Amino acid sequence: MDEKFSFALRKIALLGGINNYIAISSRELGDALEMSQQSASKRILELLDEKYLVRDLGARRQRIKITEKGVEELKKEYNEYRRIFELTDRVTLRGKIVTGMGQGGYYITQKPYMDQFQGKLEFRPYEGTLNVKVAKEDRGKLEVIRSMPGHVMDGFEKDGRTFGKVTAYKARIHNIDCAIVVPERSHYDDVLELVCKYHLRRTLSINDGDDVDVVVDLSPLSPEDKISCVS
Amino acid sequence: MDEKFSFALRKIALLGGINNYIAISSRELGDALEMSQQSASKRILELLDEKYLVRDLGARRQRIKITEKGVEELKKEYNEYRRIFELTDRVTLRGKIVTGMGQGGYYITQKPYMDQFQGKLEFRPYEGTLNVKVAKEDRGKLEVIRSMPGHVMDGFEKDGRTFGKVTAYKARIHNIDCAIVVPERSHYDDVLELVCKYHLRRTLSINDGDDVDVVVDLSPLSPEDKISCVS
DNA sequence: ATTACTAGTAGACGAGTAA
DNA sequence: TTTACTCGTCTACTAGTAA
Repeated sequence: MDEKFSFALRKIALLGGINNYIAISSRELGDALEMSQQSASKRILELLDEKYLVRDLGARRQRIKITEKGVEELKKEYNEYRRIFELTDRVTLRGKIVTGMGQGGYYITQKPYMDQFQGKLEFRPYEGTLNVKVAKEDRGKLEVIRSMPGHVMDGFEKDGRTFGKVTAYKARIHNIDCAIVVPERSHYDDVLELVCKYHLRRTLSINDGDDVDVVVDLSPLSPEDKISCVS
Repeated sequence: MDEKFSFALRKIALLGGINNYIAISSRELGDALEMSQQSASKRILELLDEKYLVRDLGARRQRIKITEKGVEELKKEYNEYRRIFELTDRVTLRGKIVTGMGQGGYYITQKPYMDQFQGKLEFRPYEGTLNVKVAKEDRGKLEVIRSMPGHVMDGFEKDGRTFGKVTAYKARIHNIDCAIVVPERSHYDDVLELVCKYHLRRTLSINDGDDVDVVVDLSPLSPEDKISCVS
């Protein structure tokens, strides 16, 4: 996002424009942004054009609200600051073991993905994933992880079905090397999918409801690795 | 801070320029900022001029590092995002009761302050403050609070000594109304000073080392109140 | 290679003003 | 009152190039 948009959008967010329409004249916004009424009016038009804002142009006062797209952009910036001030190159996520819907496990254990894992993560996963429901207080970290570069597994076609790109991040659970996998079109929920060389439930003797810490490695990838973010 | 500075500084921080000198050419920085080598070079000169950066201009490659002032500016922006995404109008700080150095208590219980409290917070504090050492994980919230508008008590002179402005924020401890007070030139530590109508230690039967939750009210002040931030 | 000057240009801004 | 047009100015950019 252009920095001039980010600046204006942030101020609008601080004025409460994320969840509600706020009544604000272009003069008032101009004052907040330290610019003229004319420029603030233009900025609003540009933000509307970029679909970062929606407007209800009433007779007397306009009312504006930040769109979902606008909120996403602000979150990206927020996550950059979190990377600067909160995170080192290791992030610990606390969660509980759960039984997945089977869906993700089937998806990720397709042979073409598995072959790529072997090349990029130096292990061939055991066929099956371990699902960890991330604790509420750590869910913000998930977004940060998704915005970081990871190991990208290319998508493919099989039986007429499309399997999209998947990003893997090296991790450790109870000191065992593993990886968390994030499909490109992630359903954006709070359940991690872990793959590992071993059958994790058996190896670690863990069951549904057990608390686990997953340490995700976000240190910079070697330059020859393809770099990509999920979001 | 000018938005163009904030944008560049943030990228430099993401490249690791907060704790270390990083070797980066103006071309590389230009690529990161999506601008020309010439503009990036100029931007670096401007940031140096504003004392947001320091530089070690070696023979081959320059090495730059963000100054304390630069980090402060970035933190301000980070705190804006925290206000957008984390905080509602109530912030809970967890901490432990400690015995203050007496210094703050003497300072804040001066009569001219007390008189202003009565007008602005609708209670006259008991003469003495309760000190709460904020838990490590909540210290970031302190900065956010200090950046929010509060009830400003004007400073005064007495016996040749200057007493500066003090900002008060309404709060509650164990469901009792109180306020936290922040001197203008705060020693910026992690100890809250609470004032209350009652003698809090006696009323709540609490002692040094006890854990307490302090709920700070950050909801917008009524317009007739003077508005000011500590930082 | 670098960094950073000068010069020319495009775009952002505010004043004036219409609707 | 509003919002937002046109237009002149001035800033911020890049290209070329020196050191």
